Amino acid sequence: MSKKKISIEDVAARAGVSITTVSRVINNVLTVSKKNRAKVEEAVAHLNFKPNVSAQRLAKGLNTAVGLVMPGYPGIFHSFYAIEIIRGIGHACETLKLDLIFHITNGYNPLNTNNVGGVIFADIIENRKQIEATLAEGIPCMVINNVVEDLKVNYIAVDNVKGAKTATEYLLGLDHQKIATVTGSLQTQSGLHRLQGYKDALKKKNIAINDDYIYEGDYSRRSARLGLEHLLSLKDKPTAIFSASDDMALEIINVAIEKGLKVPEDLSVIGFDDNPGGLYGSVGLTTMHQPLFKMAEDAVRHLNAIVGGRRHTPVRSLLDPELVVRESCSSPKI
Amino acid sequence: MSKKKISIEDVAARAGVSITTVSRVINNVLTVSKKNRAKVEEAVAHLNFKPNVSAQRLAKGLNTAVGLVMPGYPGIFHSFYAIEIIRGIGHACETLKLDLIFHITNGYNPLNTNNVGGVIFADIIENRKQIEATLAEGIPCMVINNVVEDLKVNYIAVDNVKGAKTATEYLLGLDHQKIATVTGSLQTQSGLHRLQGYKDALKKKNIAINDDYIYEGDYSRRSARLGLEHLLSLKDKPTAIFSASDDMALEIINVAIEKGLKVPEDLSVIGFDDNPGGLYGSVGLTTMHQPLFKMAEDAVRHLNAIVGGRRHTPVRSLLDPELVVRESCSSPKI
DNA sequence: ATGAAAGCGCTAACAG
DNA sequence: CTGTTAGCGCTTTCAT
Repeated sequence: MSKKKISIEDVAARAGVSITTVSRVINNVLTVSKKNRAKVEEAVAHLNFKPNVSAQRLAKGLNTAVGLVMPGYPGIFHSFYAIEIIRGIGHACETLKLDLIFHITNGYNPLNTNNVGGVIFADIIENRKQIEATLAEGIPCMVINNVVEDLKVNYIAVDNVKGAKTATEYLLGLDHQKIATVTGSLQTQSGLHRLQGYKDALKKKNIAINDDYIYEGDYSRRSARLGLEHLLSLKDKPTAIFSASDDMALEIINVAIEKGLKVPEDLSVIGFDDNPGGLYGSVGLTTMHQPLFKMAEDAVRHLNAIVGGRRHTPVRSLLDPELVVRESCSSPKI
Repeated sequence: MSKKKISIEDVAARAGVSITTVSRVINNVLTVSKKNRAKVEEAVAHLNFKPNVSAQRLAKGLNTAVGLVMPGYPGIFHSFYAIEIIRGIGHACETLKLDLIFHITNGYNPLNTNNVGGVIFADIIENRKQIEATLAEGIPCMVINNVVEDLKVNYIAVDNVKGAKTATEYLLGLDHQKIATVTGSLQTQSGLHRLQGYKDALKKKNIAINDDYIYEGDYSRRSARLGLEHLLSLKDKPTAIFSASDDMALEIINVAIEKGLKVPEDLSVIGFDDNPGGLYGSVGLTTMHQPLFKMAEDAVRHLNAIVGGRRHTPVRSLLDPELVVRESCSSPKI
C-alpha cells in the first residue's frame, strides 16, 4: 500500500540532524556525539529505515555482492553437491552481509559483473570462457571444486587424490588384498584424481595394479551395475571395491545383494561423497566425507578478503576428505 | 588489473553522441537514428561496456531484482524440492534478466527489501513474521508451495488434495479395495491435504474409511517402516498403499521386500513427489509428479508482472500433479 | 563533532 | 531525432 519510501532525509529531519550525521551512524563512523547517535537510532527504528543499497553502492563505488555461477546442465542440480555449495555460500554471505547473486549459466548471458565485487564459479565445466572473460575485466574470481593450474584464478577444492588414497588404505588396513575400483567419469578431474589415489595407495603397499580390477564407470548407477557384474565375472574376484561415488556404491550394494552376496561379509564396499542417501540403504555406507559446506564458505570468505583488499596472495586451497565408517566394510573372510 | 571502469560517458565520447543517446540505445528506446545506434553499438562492443546496475536502479527508482527466501533448516536442502525451486527460479530470472538475490533465513537478518522489487518465499515455515513485515513495507510477496488464506499474499502451490485423490483413484481403478495410506507429517499442509485427497477418493467410491488403514507418518523413512509393519500386522491386510512421499514409498518397498513380499504382486505402492530417487529402486516407483520447476518459474513471472504494474489481481494459483505410471502398482491378486 | 556541497553513473522530462 | 539538465539516495571531502 503505502509505498512511501523513506530516505536518509526523513531520518535526518526526524532526528534534527544533517543527513551526513545519519550517514555516519549508519556506517559506524565514530565521530558522532552520543546524543545525536541516540536520536538518529531512534529515528531509524521508528521509521523502519533501510538504506537504499543501490545508492550506497553507487556512492561508495564498491560492490557488496558476490556472484555465484552454476553450470546449467540438469544433472548438477540433482546432486547433493549443488545443494551443499549453495547452502554454504548462502550461509557465508548471510554472515558477511553480502548479497548473493545467483546465476545459472546457459552459455549465453553471462553474469553482469558490474554488479558484483567478485564471482564464484561452482564448477569449471561450461564456464571456462566466462572465467577468462571475468578475469580479464579485473574482477576477482574463485573456482570451486577444481584444481585449475592453467588459469591465473583462485581455487579451492577437495583433495580427491588424498581422499581416494585414504579410502583404499582403509580397505588395505582391513587386510583386503584384492581391491577393485569402479571409477567415475574419466572425463572429469574428480574421476581421474580418485583413480589416482586408489593407485597410489596400492603402489605404496607394493601391490601390483591389476587392470581387471579397474572398471571405468561414469558416475551413473548403470555403470556401477555393469562394473560389479564385470568384477564378479572374474575368476579371481575382488573382496572389496572402492567406488568413486556413493551413488554408485549404493547401486553396487544393491546388485551384490540381488546376486545373493552379503555386504560386507562377502564384499566390502566403500564410497565417496558422504551423500545422505548413503544412510538409507539396507547397510550403512562407509564413505569419504567431503567438506563441501566448508569449501563453499571458505570460497566466500577468501573472495571477500581479496575484493576488500585484505588479501593479496592467490588462494590455492585443498581440503581433506574424512573417512566415515559405517557398516559396508569389514575384513575379508579367510 | 586494469580496473578502469568505463562508463556511459566513455561510450558517448567514442561514439560522438550524448550520453542520453547512449542511454537510449541501452534501453531500447526507438527514437535513435540507425546511424547513431550503430555507432553506439560499436562503441559498447569495443569498450565492453556494461551499465552500472546500481546507477540504473537508482535512477529508475525501481528494482530489477527478486529476492528468494529459503528457510534455513537443514532438511529442506537435502530435498529434491529445494533444488527444483532454485532451478526454476534461477531459470526464470535468467530469462527475464532479473537479478536473483538468494537469502537463507536464520530467523535473524531478514532480507534487505530495499534491494528488491519483490520477494519469493520458498515456504511459509519459519517465515511468517518476515512475510508480514515485507507485506507491511508494501513490497509484493509470493509464497510458494503453500495455500495461505489468512494472509493477503500471493501464492502458488501444488494441489495436494487433488494429487492424492488422483493417486488413490488410480489404485481404485486397478480394483484395489483395501487401500491404506502412510501420511506425511500432519503438522504440514501437504501432509494434511494429501490425507484429505485420499479420503475424498474413497468417499467418492463409497468405501468406508478404515482408521486402521491410516498410519500417521511424518515423511521420515523410519515412520514409513513403522507404518508398513503396523499395516502388515493387521488381520485384514491392505493390498495397496498410498504413501505421502516417494521417500517413504521407497522405504515401504524395501521393507516389503525384506519381509518376503513381492511388489507390486503382493502389495501395490504409489508415492508422491516424483523424486528422481524413485527411478533407482529395485522396482520403478509409480508416483505423482509435482510441477515444481514450473511452479517456481510461474512464481517469478507473476511476481514480476505485479512489480512491473502489469498485474493487479492477486495470484492464487494451484497446479495439478500428474500421475506417473511405473512398475510399483498392479491389480490385486484374487 | 557537524554540515554543505560535490559527485557516483544513469534515466527522464523537457527543449529544440 | 538529439542534447541539456535535474535528480535518484547516499557517501565523502572540506570547512567550520
